[in-house]
Amino acid sequence: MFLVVASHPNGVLLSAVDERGAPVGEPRPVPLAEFPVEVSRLEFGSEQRDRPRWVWDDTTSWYPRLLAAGVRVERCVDLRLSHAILRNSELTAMTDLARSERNGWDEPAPQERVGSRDGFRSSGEGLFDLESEPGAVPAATDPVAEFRLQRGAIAASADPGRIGLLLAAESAGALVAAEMQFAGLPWRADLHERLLADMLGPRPQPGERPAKLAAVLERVRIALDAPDLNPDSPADLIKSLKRAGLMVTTTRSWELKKLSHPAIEPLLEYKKLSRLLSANGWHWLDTNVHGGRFRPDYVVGGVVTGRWASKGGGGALQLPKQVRGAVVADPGWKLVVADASQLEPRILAALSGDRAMAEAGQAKDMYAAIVASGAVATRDKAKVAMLGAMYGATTGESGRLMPALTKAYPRAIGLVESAARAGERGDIVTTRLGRSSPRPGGTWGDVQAAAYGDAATDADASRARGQARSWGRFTRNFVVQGSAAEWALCWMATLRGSLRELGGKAWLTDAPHLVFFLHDEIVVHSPASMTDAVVAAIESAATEAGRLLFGETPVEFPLSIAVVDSYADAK
DNA sequence: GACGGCTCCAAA
DNA sequence: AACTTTTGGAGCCGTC
Repeated sequence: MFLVVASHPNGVLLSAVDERGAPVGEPRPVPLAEFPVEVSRLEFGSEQRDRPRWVWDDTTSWYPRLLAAGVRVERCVDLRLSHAILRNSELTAMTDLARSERNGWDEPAPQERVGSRDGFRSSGEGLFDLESEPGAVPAATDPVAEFRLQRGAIAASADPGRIGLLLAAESAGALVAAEMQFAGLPWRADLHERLLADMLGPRPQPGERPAKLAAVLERVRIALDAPDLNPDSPADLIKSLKRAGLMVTTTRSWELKKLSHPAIEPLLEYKKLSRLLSANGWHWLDTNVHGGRFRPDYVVGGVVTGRWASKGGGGALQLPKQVRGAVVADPGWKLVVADASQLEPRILAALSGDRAMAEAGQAKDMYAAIVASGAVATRDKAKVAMLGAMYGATTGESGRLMPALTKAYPRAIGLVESAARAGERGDIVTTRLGRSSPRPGGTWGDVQAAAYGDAATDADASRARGQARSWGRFTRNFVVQGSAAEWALCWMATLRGSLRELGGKAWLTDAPHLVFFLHDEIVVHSPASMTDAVVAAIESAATEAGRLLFGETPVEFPLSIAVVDSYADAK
């Protein structure tokens, strides 16, 4: 049974529908204040198979409030995320949904307001009133009608099983994202402060440089004889370096490292400290860590490939190793940190069905197995060659290794090569479960057409070629990165279910729960007494993810798992 | 003063 | 040793 949730003048309208979206009985209004209680009643009063699947426009609009009221749901359908996939997927290209005019469902989700960082809506009575701001959001479209359209598209698709799994995983991901934001990543502000003090000196007055940063800058200025140097201005820095006899055209750290001059060592130190200050300094700490928790805004499906993005919160995409020491489990709790080893090459092996590569993909260390098979000479070469295959490198060592890799793994390399060719033609490519790449936009077609026109110059042709190859590198990577993102979603969605069972009747944050996710890595915050069970759940979820995506495949998806107090101690 | 482009660095 | 993918964010700097 599906229960469609919609805003209603007097609260919420609940419409029961069947798996095709056909109404079952009359829609039922529920006063806003009673909505969480009603959800709770239906979730907990039912056997698992009778629990409703909640259908709503955006998980971000409904679920944080439910969590704040102490209510979790087991399953949902996020209509907007699903719509985006169905709109673009090659598997549903011929359906009514994909052929319909663009509408409100193609618009981005309404922005969260003040306070979203804490998983709460800003105002008390305006709980679900996002659409009430005139002009802020396109006219609300009937979620029941949209659900019916989506179910029709799935049923009519070339592979309902794959696309259905993808939509289920995407929606489960939306629940996980809301729950992780609600729970937050344990963050010890005191340890973070200590780390900053050690590296930068005491917290400075606003507008002042921290003492250690100022000191190291002074050494740079003396070494370059440039008392007024602004080290944050690349132009100014290059000018001063040139005056000191260093012929540089860029101020990138790895370029500067090659130089030998008394100014270089303090300059690199300045860059490192300056980065720490601006990215994860006191200001970041003050704005992003509250009550011992860091709560990034995860944006499910925020990346074209299906990876998650993050917004505000300083960006969760990079928690530099430097500050991970501040991520510490609560007393009596542990962090269980797990990451999928060499995920993308394994995905490629399973995706392509290349027997030789799949055999290498059975090993704990896939790169070592590639060496053992005789394809390349060293582990470093194996790694660089695989990365080159997935990213489309043409030059350097990586480019030189491609022929050997192609010889050893013709089907696997054939898969990424054909994805690249598709992109160069302007065609779309599709992941394992059915997420398709966008078509090249903007002036792409014009530039390509210009190269074939009568008036085409060499410059036109070379510009078109470069642009086509660039898009080909994107589509090449899309199939692997996107399929890996699907594996990770299935892994996490499965794990979420196992952790719910482990927790029994305990509330989300009183039992093992997910607190962080980044592409191929997860962190679970768990009572110390339960970590063995958590580790087992994480491992079996990884096996299940492989099975869901690929069925029977020889490829293994091994994890490296650490049970630690501090994130800094993982790997 | 706002805004966009650019450079640099961080993550996978 | 460099070099290819997807991102977010800070700061600088020129333009409007």
